[in-house]
Order: sequence, then structure tokens, then C-alpha cells
Amino acid sequence: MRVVSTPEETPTSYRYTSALAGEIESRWQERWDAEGSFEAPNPVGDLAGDVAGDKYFIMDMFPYPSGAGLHVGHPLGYIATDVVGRYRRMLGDNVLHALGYDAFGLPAEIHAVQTGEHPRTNTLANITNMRRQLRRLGLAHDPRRSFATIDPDFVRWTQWIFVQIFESWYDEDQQKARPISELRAEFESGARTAPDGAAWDDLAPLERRILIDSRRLAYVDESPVNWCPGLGTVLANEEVTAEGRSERGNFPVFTRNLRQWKMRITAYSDRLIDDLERVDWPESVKNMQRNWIGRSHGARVRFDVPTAGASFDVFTTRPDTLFGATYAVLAPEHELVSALVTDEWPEGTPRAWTNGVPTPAEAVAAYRAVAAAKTDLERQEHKDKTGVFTGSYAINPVNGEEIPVFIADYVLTGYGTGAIMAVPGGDQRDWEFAEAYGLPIIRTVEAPEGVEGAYPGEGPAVNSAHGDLDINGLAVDAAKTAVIEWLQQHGAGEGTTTYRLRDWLFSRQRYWGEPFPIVYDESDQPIAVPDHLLPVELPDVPDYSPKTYEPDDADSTPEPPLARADDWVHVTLDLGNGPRRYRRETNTMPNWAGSSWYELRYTDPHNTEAVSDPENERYWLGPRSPGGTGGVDLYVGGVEHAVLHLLYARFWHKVLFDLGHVSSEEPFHRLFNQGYIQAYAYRDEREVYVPADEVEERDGGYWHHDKPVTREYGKMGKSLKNVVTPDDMYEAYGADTFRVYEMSMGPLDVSRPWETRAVVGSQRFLQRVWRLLVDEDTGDLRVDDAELDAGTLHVLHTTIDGVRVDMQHMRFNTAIAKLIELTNHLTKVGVSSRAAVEPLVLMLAPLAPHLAEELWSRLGHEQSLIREPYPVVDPAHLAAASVTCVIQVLGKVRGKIEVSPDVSDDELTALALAEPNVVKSIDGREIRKVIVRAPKLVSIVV
RNA sequence: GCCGAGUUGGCGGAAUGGUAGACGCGACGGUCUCAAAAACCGUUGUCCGAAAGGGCGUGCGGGUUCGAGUCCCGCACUCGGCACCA
Repeated sequence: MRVVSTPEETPTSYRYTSALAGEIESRWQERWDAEGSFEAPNPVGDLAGDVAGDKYFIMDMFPYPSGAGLHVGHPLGYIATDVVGRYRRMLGDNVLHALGYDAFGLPAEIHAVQTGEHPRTNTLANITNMRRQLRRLGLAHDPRRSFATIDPDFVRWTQWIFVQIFESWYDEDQQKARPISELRAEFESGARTAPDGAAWDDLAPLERRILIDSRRLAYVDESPVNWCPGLGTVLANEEVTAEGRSERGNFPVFTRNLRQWKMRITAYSDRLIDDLERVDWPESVKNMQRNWIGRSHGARVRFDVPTAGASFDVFTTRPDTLFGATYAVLAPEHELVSALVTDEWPEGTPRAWTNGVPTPAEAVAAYRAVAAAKTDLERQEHKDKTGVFTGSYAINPVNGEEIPVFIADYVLTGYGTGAIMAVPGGDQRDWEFAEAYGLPIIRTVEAPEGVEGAYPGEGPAVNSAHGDLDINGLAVDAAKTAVIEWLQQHGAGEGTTTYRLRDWLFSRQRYWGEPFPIVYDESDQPIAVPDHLLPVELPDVPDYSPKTYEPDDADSTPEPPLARADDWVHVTLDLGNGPRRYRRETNTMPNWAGSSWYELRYTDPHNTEAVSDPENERYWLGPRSPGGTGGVDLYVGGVEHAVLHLLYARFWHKVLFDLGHVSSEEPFHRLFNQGYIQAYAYRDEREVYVPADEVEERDGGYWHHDKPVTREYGKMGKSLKNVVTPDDMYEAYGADTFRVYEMSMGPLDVSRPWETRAVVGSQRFLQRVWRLLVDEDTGDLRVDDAELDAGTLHVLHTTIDGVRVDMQHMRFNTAIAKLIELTNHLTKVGVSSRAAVEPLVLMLAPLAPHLAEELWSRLGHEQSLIREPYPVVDPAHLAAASVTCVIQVLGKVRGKIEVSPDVSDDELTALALAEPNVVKSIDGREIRKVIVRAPKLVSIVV
């Protein structure tokens, strides 16, 4: 039994309490809904309307509808974009802002496996719950444009885009994707021949299909992929951590040769890097993408192995050091290794090179076996250089020297050509290997004095001349150019570029994802499901789980759950040549698929003829000026998607641009990463987390029920017992206070700790605003029409000026500080004049929209303030009646005087030199110089 | 190791090269109250001083400048990304 006596229950009180805030908030939310206040018209289609004003398209990284519900960290970005959207509407823009749900994914599938309930059921329930939690925030979204990636209508277009990618190839000459039909035409006309030179007419039908299929942007091939037995699925490189484990679940990942779907994202490497220059993104994210794509310029150099009648290419970024290449290394998995292995060790082979094994074949086989058994993690942990001699020698092309060829696991099969020329003088790893195996070390770049070990830096070339090639004395860049030229002339190599980026592994052995719109005919080659049969929907199955294995079972094989749905897999279709039997693809798409194009769907969410009508797409996403990339005007989300979603979405968008489906080259023109809200967590002496809201701070320590606890800082989560939910905040303070607090905590892009006890400051601010307009005892409006005094006019207009600049730059924390200062000024001087409070209410509207609407309506306005013009500064009131002038002597402040803003330099100097404390500080010394910045500053040098 | 961001009161944070610490939390003092809460008013970087005023202060060491949190050079530490990538 609680005895409650709170002011809001006293009928005579009209204080702005959480109860009153809640009442105001739900009332206005209902009115906004009823009036369709945030609906944004399209140029054409079912949402067509009057598209007056500039357009502004805002997006949030849409949420995954988790069953756990939201904590106060989740809405930070949504509030920020809402503030921007509401601000832009007051500037007259046509604002597109909506929120969809990224609803395919593992948690729903795991829940389904555990409960037997279809993942759709649980996912839809979670969406409903999340909608409810977010609605209470008063977000100004266009509800007509919301969707979930699991909606059959959305899946249809995801599959349609997959088919577009499948039905296209990358033309290196034109640097763009083109329809596969045009490639076929080039083969048919003889304009293009197969890589092996075979003519189209000489190829059998199946050979033709295989040739075409090998060029598609979405293709199946067998190659090393990341296999995660613990999850029962393969994963993209981007989903594997640096430790060689799955990002989700933290299971070990093994490299296995498997036949899987890939997307040819590597074709876009250059454009994905180069176009970063054309978008307005944080430098850190651009850098992460550049890093991930990992473009490096260098040379491919051919090394002949005469005894084996073979040759291999190496990639190097330092062709200038070729004279220092004293041995070569192939990755253990390199395809040429078996050809290079000699029958017996050559005369005089050092014992260290053989690992003590009698023949090269045995030594290589043993080394390869050990290397294959290592996980990625083990390879990283043991960085001691190991390897074994193959028995063969290659010829260094620039000087004809014979150099031994080794295999070693410090050379990776997936990068460059999987083979290197080793230059111990210039590379630390090669140095270590050379030391361990007694190989010669030749310096080819003059190192600064005192350098021991490898020197990878700049300097003049030395020891680098033979025959017609002499680069001694050349700086690194000039030497590289000279060597590449020589290699090209002698047919021994060429300048080239390699990338770290690998093609995107696109298939997953999961149930809860988009099925591939692909069937196989009797020849086992893939065929796209025609448009009119989309979407391919998931069949109902008795068991949603893939076959999972012991996490360490590297030899297991992926087996997708859809493969067990026999009736679905085997299907009779008429694909234009009469009804035939086909077998469906049983993998599903990764859950990045939906988010790789969803920006398009917001622009035309119900279109059944196209992903988006070209006119709607061009209006919302098209370039704003010739040569621009186009894209969403503001995209806000966490930095965790820097190389996953953001790279995939750019790739898909570029393919659609190449194929003429969109007018924008980039999906997101401006990207903003909001920081995270983190929280303190507390552990007692047993190292057990205790509920954070029960911890007290006193005597310089933290206490839980009189027991000392230690504080740590991290994410909000159930396991740390430090979750604060938006619902807690709505109840205690209301949504507007919560919004203002989150926006005032600090700069939006910086992570900061949540502190519930500080929220009251934002509530006090809103209460003061309320009190300026409403009598707390009677509820009457206390606003009058008095004229503003000069001081108040000055404060008001400097506030308008400053707040506009802050809003423009998304500096909501300082904007709020300025509004607080204005409010405090009005409170202090007792001004509740309409001329002051109306602009205050309007400026507050984007931040605390419900309170602002309520006050605006109490001020007598019948219309909502959503499209009311944002207050405009009157420059006449920016100048103050007097300014404080600071007087410095030798750089230190020695006096302050109040002066007129238009005081002259001479006048100000005289006043400054007469100020008593300044006179004292000068102390009769000679004045050498006086710097005057009227009217704010005088600096005196003695 | 490479790349990027950062380091300001007890705390979150403000500061176009020109009064460091706006605004908020907390703390302290006061008004109101029988009392408390709420609200309101005031103080609050630190040291010396009764005060006036002064010394010292933006991670550390230098430099440029009449003047540096801000610009330049070097270093330390924290966070994030990549990493045996040739």
C-alpha cells in the first residue's frame, strides 16, 4: 500500500509534471496520427501530392526487432533524426522520414527452433512491441512508408534485385555493369572470345552457359570460404572477427573449399574507394572502408623455374627492391607447389631448409598438413617464421641469380598471387625468415645510420644494377617506375594493383532469410526465376534449424534446412520452353540483403511495377547538382556497420545505377555516426553484478546494501544489470524531457555515460518554460503583449542566431544550452511577453514537440506548429547596448571595462590605459605596443 | 606494426587564436515550510588573502604569437579499425 500525494493529483495545480507531460504527449500523438501530419508527398504514384519546397530525405539505420525491447541507448539516433526532420519542416522542406524493420535474422530463427513457432510470428510480435515503444517518443515518421524486410512485397524486390545482379556482368573497359545479354551478343558476334581463345561457335551449349555463368556479378563457385560448424552456416569475411571466430556466437571459423554463391563486389573496388571522395561521410568510416578494400599499387613479377619448366608470379609493392630478392616463398596451398617439389634435395641443401625430412615431397606434405590444421587464430598466435625448401630454384629476372623457393605459412594464399619475392633487407618478416634459415640479406635501399634489421623506408637505391638496368641512387618512386618499365620491356612483369577485398559470400545455410530466386535444371546450372513468379516464398518446414555440429568439427559439411523441404525443392515450372522439372536453390540470402537497398523502398513503398518509380527515385535520391552522387541527405547510425552494411549497400546501389534503375550513384550522401549511450555497472566482492539502480555513491566509493562494490563502464545490458528503459523515463519524466536530456548530454557523435539522476535538469528546464506561459495555480495563460526591452530583444535574437547555427550543424547540446539561457533570462526579468515566448516555443518545437504544440495551442493557434516558420533573426538586435572590453597586459587579463559597441580604437586605448588596475600592472613601464580589437579587446605590451 | 579519433573542474560537457570552464548534474548556503519534498535565490577550478587583488591551471616537453585548450614539432596514455596483406 502506497500513500501517494503528488501535486498533479491536486486539481488546483497545473505544474508540468510527468503525469501532465504524459497526458499532453498522448493527446498530441493522436492528433498527429489523425491529421497525417508527417506524410511526405511524392511526385508521382499512390503517394503523389504537392511537392513544394526543397526535399530532405532522412534515414536511420533501421532496427532489428529484438524481443529484448529497447534501452535508453537505442533511441538516441532516432531522436536526433527526428529533431532534424522537424527543424527542416519548419524551414519549409518536404521531409521524408520513416522507419522500417530489418526483420530477417538469427535471433528469430533461434527462437523458432526453441519454441517450434514460425519465426514470422515472433518477429511480427516484436515489431508491434517496438512500434509501441517508439511511438511514445513522438517520432515524426510517415507511417505509410514503413515496411519490414520480411514482407512478401519487400522480399519480391530483394529477389528482383538479386536477379538483376545475376543477369549482369562487369565490363572492365567501360567500368560498369551491363546486362548479361550484351555479353552473350559480344560472344556470338565474335567481338569477344573465351579466355582460352575458343570461338563461341566451337563451344557446346553447356560450355557456353558455363562461360557466361563465370562472368555473372552473382555467381556460384567453389573456393575457400569461412565455414562455421557451430552456426551450421558459411559466413562472409566481414562477419568473421580478427580472431578467426564468428562475429555472432563467437564460434571457431574454418577455411573450407565449398561451392557457394558470391557477389562480385571486387569488380567495384576502385569505384568503392574513389567515390568515397564524393560523399559527406566521417573520415574515420571512409578510412575503414579504404582499409577494408585495401588497394595497393605495385608490380607483378614473373619468376621462372627452369628446372621445372614453370613460372610463378609474385606481387610486390616495392619492385625497386627486386635486386634484394634473395629467395621466394609460395603459400603452402599455392597450386604450383607440387610441380616445384623435386625428387631429392639438391647438393649442399642446408639441413635447416629440409626440416630434417629425407625428401622434399615428404617435407612439403608434412608442412602443408600442419598448416592446414591451424585455425586462423593459431596462425596469428605463432608468428615465428617456419617453412620448408621445395628443392627448386627460381631466376631473379633483373640479375639472373638463382634463388631458392620455399613454402611458408606467413605467405597467404588469398592475397596478391599467393607468392612473394622475399627481400630480407626491406621487410621485417623476410628478415626474420632469412635469419632463421641462413639466407643472404642484401640491402637495396640505403638505410639511415643506426638501423638494424629490415629497413622498409625511403632512401636512395644501392646494390641495384645489372646489365642494362641500373637504379642506384634513385629515390624509391623513381626506382619503382624504372624497374616496372624494365620488367615490361623484358616481358617479365608489369605494374598492377591488388586489393584485400574478397568477393562477398552471399549464401547462408539458414531458414529465416530470403530464398534465392534461382532454380537448377538437369545440367545443374542456375537459372533465374522469372519476374512474374516472384516472390519465391519460404516453405513451411517442421524444423527451422540447419544441421549444426560441434563448433570444432572442421570436417563437417553445411546442410541448409530448406534442403529437407522436398516438395518445395522439386518443382515444375514453365520457363518459356514448356513445363519442366527444376530443383530450387536451398540456401538463403544473408540478412544484409534487405538493408542493401531499403533506402529505395522508402521513396515509393507500394510500387508494384518497380523498386521505385524513376521519378520518385530521382526526386528523393537524385544528384542535387550535375556530377553529384545523389543519395539520402542524412543517414544516421552507429559506426559498427562501417564495412558491412555500408559497403554492401553502396555496391548494390552502384549496380542498380549501372543498369539504369536509379539516378543516384551512392545510396547515402551524408553519413553521421552517433555515439553510444553507455552505462556504469557494479560488481560486489564475489565479482557478481548488482543492480546498478540500487548502488549508492558515498565517501568516495560505491555501495550496495552497505557492501562496497567496484564500478566499471560499458554497454547497457541485462547481464550487467544496468539497463534503463525508455518506458522508465516516460513514466518518471515524459517523452519530451527524455528527448531533451538525450540531446543535451553532449555532442551527438560522442559516446557518453547515462546518468538517470541528471535527467531532472532537463525536466526543470521544461518546467520553467511551462511556468513562463502557464500559471501553475490556475492553469491560465500568463502571456501578455508587452513590448520587449532592449536587453531581452538582444538575448532573444542572439539566441535565435546561435540556435539556428547549432541546429544546422546538429549541435543540439549547445542549442539547448542557449534555449536554457534565454528561458533563464526571461524568468529572471519576469518577461512573459508573446514577442519573446512565441519564438522560444517555436525554437523548442523540434526538441520537445509535444510541449511546444501544447503551449502553441494555448497561445491561441489552431494550427499545429509543425510547418510554422522557424524564428528568424533580426540583425538590428544582435548588437548589445554595451560590451565588456578585456584589457590584457603582457597577455594577462588586468581589467575589464564596459564600452559602447561602436567605440573607436583611439577612444578604447585611452579608456584602457586609464583603468586603475591596468595602470597598476603597467607600473610605469614603457608601453611598446598596443593591440586593439575594438570593442572586445585591448592588449598592451610593455 | 599501420590507419583514425581523442585527453578541459567531483561528473557530462562549452569555448571563429582574444575573459578557460557556457549549459546541466552533484555539492554547499539561503527563502518558503511545524517538518520534509518540490520550487525559487546565491556560491562552487585550485592555492594565498579579511578584502582589493594576485599565483597556478585544458595529458607531458618544446616552439610560433602581444595573446595558445585552439596553430607547429616531439612524447605519453585512452578508445576504435586493420593486421604475417608482401
